[in-house]
Amino acid sequence: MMTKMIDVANFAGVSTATVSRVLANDPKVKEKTKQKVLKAVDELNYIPNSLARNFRKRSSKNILVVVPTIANPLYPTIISGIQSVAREHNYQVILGDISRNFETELAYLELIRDKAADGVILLAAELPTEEFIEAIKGLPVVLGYRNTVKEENLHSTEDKRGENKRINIFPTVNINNVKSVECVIDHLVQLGHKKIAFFNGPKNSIVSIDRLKGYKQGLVKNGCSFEPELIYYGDWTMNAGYELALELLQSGNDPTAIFTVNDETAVGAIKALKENGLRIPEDIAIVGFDNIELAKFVDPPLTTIAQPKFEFGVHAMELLLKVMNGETISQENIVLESHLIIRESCGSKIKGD
Amino acid sequence: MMTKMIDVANFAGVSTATVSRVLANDPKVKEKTKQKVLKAVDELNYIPNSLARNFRKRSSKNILVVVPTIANPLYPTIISGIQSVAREHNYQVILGDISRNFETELAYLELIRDKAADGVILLAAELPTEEFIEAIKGLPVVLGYRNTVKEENLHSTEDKRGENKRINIFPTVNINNVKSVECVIDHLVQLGHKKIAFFNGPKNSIVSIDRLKGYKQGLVKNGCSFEPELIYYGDWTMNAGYELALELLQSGNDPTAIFTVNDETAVGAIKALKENGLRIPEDIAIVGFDNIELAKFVDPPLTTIAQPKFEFGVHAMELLLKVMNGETISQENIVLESHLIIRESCGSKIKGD
DNA sequence: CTGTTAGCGCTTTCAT
DNA sequence: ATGAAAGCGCTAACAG
Repeated sequence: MMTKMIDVANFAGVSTATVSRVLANDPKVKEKTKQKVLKAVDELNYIPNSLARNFRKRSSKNILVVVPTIANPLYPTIISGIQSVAREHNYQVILGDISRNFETELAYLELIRDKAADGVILLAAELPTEEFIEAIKGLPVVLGYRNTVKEENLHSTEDKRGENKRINIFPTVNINNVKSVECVIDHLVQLGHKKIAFFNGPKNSIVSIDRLKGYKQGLVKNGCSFEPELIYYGDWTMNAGYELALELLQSGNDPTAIFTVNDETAVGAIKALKENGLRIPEDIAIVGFDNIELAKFVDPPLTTIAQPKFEFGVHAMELLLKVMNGETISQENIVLESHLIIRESCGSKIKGD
Repeated sequence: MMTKMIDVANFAGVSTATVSRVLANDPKVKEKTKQKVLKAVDELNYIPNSLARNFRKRSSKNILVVVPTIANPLYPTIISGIQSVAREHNYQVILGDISRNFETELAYLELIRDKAADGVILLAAELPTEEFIEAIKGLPVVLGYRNTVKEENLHSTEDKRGENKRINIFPTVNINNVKSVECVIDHLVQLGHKKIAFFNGPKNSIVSIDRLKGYKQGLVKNGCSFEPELIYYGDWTMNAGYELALELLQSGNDPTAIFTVNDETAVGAIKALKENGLRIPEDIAIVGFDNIELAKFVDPPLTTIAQPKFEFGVHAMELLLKVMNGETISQENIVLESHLIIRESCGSKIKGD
């Protein structure tokens, strides 16, 4: 019933080997033979069985993308970027949404071990444990948002040679979180703010750690004092932003500005602030991170850092292609540039004007 | 290097058939043999090659989910639902994001023809063409958001027997769009609104068509006049909502309320309305559809229809499982209930109070 | 209850 | 430039 390669071969009067070559675009086949085969393929409506092909070639043509949660609009855009290059190379994207249960992340690696996926892009950005590093060692993997961290942070029990070893012995793509946040602080200080709260993500996320570093450095650089009680930890959600703002309001700390680790946290915070009678930006300024589509539509429109989401995906997939191709044995680390988008959530004029 | 079944068999002193049976949990194997095999599997660190298995079983264990755009937060939630049951049955979900280019939808069906996917859930909700129907006929497919449409709408050239044929000879899952919108209109009329604009989706979307029907019926039922110039067509995005609201403002039509086809359209409209000095709900009421997470966080919090997104995915996948299992030859149509969530975007009191 | 064996449909040496 | 043929690793008759 299902026509197979041998049928095509018979119809065209050639061998299956030749049909296979034509389909693989082998330049060694004579043009005339090629036409005969193509005609037969067309005539018989032949569609190669990818199950057989994949089995033979030991490749699933699937790549796995693990995200913390697809509910964060950052990831769909990145995935689009990944898809766009994946499709060009005939890969399908399998989605691994771990709903922020990072323990389940490693379970997805099974897909590689059993050949159900040829490579993985891990976008989940928790602090890598030794177990994690051990697990991905040697696998065709690209890490997103996990940048270099010194070994001492890993609490390793054995530091054989005392050298300053770094964990990203894996290919990674990232944005310059530290610098981006410094830009935010620069901007805020320029507007007259000196007391800036930070609604961060979870403590154990590398992104949180890096953005905190940027926050600190930005403050110091601008001669502001760094006050740990101005740092709040959430979980990236609107809800967290809302709760954290409430907490801030209770605290008696009276920052004139808040920097939030992502736009969703900002949206939640804005709601709480407004509900408590604060005007934005007049009473308090706020700036987000990511520049999701919504940022433009909230009231007031959100000043934020735009990171190149689609490109992030493109780069990640291109890197993975290299890795799967064996091209990149050692690490390769891509760092993408972000930039500040100034809207209305911190006022366009110098504070106090 | 990679240990394979024969190695396990040798190690355990049995045949590959037995190993295969143990792995398939065949109850016919003696407990003792089973233990021996399991021990060998463990000892040798054996992981079955799913490529070989899939080839042999003629199944990819992939299911494809085609969405209009993953950027609409509705779909991630549905996909989560799909995943949750897919995973239980050892299926992986392949994501097909067509970025609203509905012409590309059919291209994804290739994945079934070449066995790269065992089944498809099509969530893209354009008006089905005859070509579309022809293309999916006989395939293991479940349609989401495409409900019954009479044949005359299809502009078929031949209506052999004049019978009232319906197109959903395919299994579908849907929500009751018509009734849901009627509820919205009821609510609005109860609040005193008589002139209600409708920011719809694209004309050729079934969802748009159904919601328009609900809008009309709701108006008629409540003794309001249906005015076609109060209907605006967009493309589901915040941007569309924004533009449409601007258009409405220019038009001189002065509705006291707007119903938008989805929450994102509502968010865009709210921005435009506010920018033009209108207060919501005092000057104009607005209600959305979907109840995405954001709905609660916009200012004012959005009254909207909550549809069971996760369950939608669960039902779709369960249906697909049946279809792939050959259980459902004829159609099966699941209709899920939605309900109105009252927040603040149309005021809690009777208009004029 | 277990083993033998014949493929699944394709790709890829190895010959020619 | 093409063909013959040997599998890839597993499952499923079938036989015992």
